[in-house]
Amino acid sequence: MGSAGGPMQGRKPEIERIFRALGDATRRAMVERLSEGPVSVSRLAEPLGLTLAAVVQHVQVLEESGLVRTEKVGRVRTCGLEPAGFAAAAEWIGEQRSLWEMRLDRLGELLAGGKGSENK
Amino acid sequence: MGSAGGPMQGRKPEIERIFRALGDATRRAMVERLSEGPVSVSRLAEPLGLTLAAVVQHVQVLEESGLVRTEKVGRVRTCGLEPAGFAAAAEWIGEQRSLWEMRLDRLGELLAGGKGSENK
DNA sequence: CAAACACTAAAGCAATCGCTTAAGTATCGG
DNA sequence: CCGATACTTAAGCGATTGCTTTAGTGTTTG
Repeated sequence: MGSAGGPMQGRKPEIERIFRALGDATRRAMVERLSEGPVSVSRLAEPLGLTLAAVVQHVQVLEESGLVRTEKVGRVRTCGLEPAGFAAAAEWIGEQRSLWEMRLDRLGELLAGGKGSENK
Repeated sequence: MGSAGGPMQGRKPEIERIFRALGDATRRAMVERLSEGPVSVSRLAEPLGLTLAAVVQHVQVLEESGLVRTEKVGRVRTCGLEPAGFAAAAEWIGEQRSLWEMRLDRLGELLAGGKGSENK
C-alpha cells in the first residue's frame, strides 16, 4: 500500500500527551483557571476539593504535556499556561478539519458530474 | 441556554468525551483515516493490527464523543467524520488561548511598571 | 530555634481502559 | 438452504488512572 492518501501520521508524541491531559475534567478546570493568569499549586488546589498531592500530580501531567510551565521560587511553585502546547492541539484538529472539507469539495464535483462508486 | 453566573465553565459534557476520545493514538489514527473519506468498520480495522471487536469499541467511543457518525446499511456500518465535534474542541482550545493572550496584553502594561506577581 | 507552610515522594487501592477470546445475530452470494 | 461476511455482545484480564494516606524536604516566620 503506497498510501498516497495518508502522508502524515504520528508526527509528534507531544499530541498524545496533550489530548490525554485535556481529557480530564479536573485538568481542564485547572487550565481554565490558569488562563486567567499564573497561580501557585496550593491556590490552584483550593477550589477543587482535592488533596494537594492529587493536584500536584495533575500539574505534573499538564507540565509533561507542554500545556503548562511551572517555576519554583522559594517554597512556592507557580504554574502558568504554555501557549505553544495549545497551538499544537489546535493545529492537529485544524488539519483533520481541512482535510475533511477538502474531501467534501471533491465530493461536490462528483455529485455534479453524476454518481459513481464512492469507495473501493 | 445561557446559564447565569460564571463566564463559562464545564459547559458541555461533550468536551469531556471529545478530548478523551482524542487522547488515544489508535483513535486519532482512525480519525486521520476518516478525514480522507468514509469507510466501513472492517476497512478501518485493516491497517491497525487489532481485532474487529477492538475497533468496534473505538468506533463507539468516537461516536459517543460526536466526532464520528456511523450508519449501517445492510451488514456494513460506514463511519465518517462529524465536523461539529471538531469545532467544539477547537473552540475550547481557542478560548483558553485568547483568554491567555488577553491576559498577556495586560501583563505587558504591568511589566512597564515593574516585575512580580500581582497576587497579594 | 521551633512551628507553620508549601510542596514532594512513595505506596496502595478502586475504577476505568484497551485489548482479547468466544459466542452470537443479521445480511449477502451461490 | 448453506456458508461466508460484517459486525455485535459479553466476559475477562492486565495495565493505567485518579485518588488517598503517610512520611518526608526545604522555606519562611514568630
